[in-house]
This record gives sequence, structure tokens and C-alpha cells, in this order.
Amino acid sequence: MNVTNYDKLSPFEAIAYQNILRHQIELKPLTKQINTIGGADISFNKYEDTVYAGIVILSYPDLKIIEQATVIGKSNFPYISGLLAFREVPTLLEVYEKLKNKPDVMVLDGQGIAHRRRTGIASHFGVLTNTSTIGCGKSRLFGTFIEPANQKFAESELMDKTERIGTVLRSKINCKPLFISPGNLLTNQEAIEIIKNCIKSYRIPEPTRLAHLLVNDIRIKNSKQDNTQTLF
DNA sequence: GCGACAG
DNA sequence: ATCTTGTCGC
Repeated sequence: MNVTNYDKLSPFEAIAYQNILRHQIELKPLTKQINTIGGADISFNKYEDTVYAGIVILSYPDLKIIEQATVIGKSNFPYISGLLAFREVPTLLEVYEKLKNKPDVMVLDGQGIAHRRRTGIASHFGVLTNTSTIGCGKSRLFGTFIEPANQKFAESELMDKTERIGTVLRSKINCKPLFISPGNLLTNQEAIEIIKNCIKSYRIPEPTRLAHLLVNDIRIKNSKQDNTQTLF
């Protein structure tokens, strides 16, 4: 069922695929209560094609860890702005399949529909897994906005001409804002509310923050292991 | 042509 | 994203 052989796609073909995917994105309100939320992220060593992917599942809104899963894989698709999903999604899907509990909502590090073709990594992953997803980027990829006030939870609209594609949310005073956008199967308003509920005392919401710590951790561990084996 | 450009 | 120590500010 995993037919994500993106490594052999050309950027041109990837864009053509996004233009097909965009029609499968559905931004309708959630129908059931959220009990679990997942965060996904990827880490890697510079100049290497090994990717360390991980997903952390938290209870919601308590935000207690209830499951973690990781996969060490390869990705030959280079990082190209606008085509991030083709580099990270394949391995994330492998991690997702290992999960015993599929989360009610997933938070991805990057954009949802706040993308030129509406196909940010969160929308891409959301369509392929048929799950509700939120894109939570640390910087802007696409869209115009006014800088939100320097207050916790100050926000402004992220726009593509006259269409709203997301929200610029200041999660913490004196920190750069977050770029929130719905990925799939939920609304912009729900995405904002959920992310707010996931903010503890850090700039990054718990799901993504913990996933980042997890993948960075296994990356360091694995690299150490390789060095040790080479050393002796 | 120039500047922008998720991770 | 990753490479990296100290350091300025809340």
C-alpha cells in the first residue's frame, strides 16, 4: 500500500503530482472529540541521505506521552523549497504504519495548505493517511501577513491574495511567530485552537517539539553506534 | 532579471 | 535541516 517511490520523481513530476493531490484535500470540521494528538519530525546529518523519522503520540489535552515510534531510512529526494513532502513523507509513512494507536490529529513540521499549490507536507501526509493534520511551520513559505503583536497568542491572517490560507500565531512573547495552517480534515479555526492547547512554555507546540527531540536523539545515538563499530 | 524560498 | 559557545535579554 506504500507506493511512495518519490526518489525517482523529477521536480517537474513532483509538482504535477501536487496538482493532483490538492483536489483530495478536505477541510471540513472534525466530527469526533480529540483524545490523542501526534507530532512528526525528521532529523539527519548534513551531507548524508539517512533520515531519522519519528512520531510521538500524546493524550489530549493532557499532553502526556502514550506512544513513540521511529524509523531510520533513506531519502534521495533533495530538499527543494515547495517540495519538502517528497523528501520527508515516505519515511514518516513507515513510522505511521508502526503506530499501535493512530492519533486523532497529527501535527507536522511545515505548512498545510499555506503552500503555492496548497500541498504543504501536512496536507500531503494528511491525504495519504486520510487523517486530520495541521501544518505548524517555524517560518513562512507562502502567503502575506502583518506581523502579529508581541503578546502571547496574538495572531494575524496568512493570505494568498484574498484567500485565507492560515494563521501567523505568536506562541510566546519575544519569539518569532508560528505559521499555522490546516493540512487535511479540519478547519483553520480548529487548527489554531488545537495548537494553542499544545503550547506549554516553549515556542514550539508539544507534539512537534517532542518529536524533534526524539528524532534528534536517535540520530545522535545511531551516529555514535556507527562510529564505535568503525573504531573497533 | 531580481528576490524569496517549509525542512 | 545541520554546524556550534557564548552571550544578550526577559
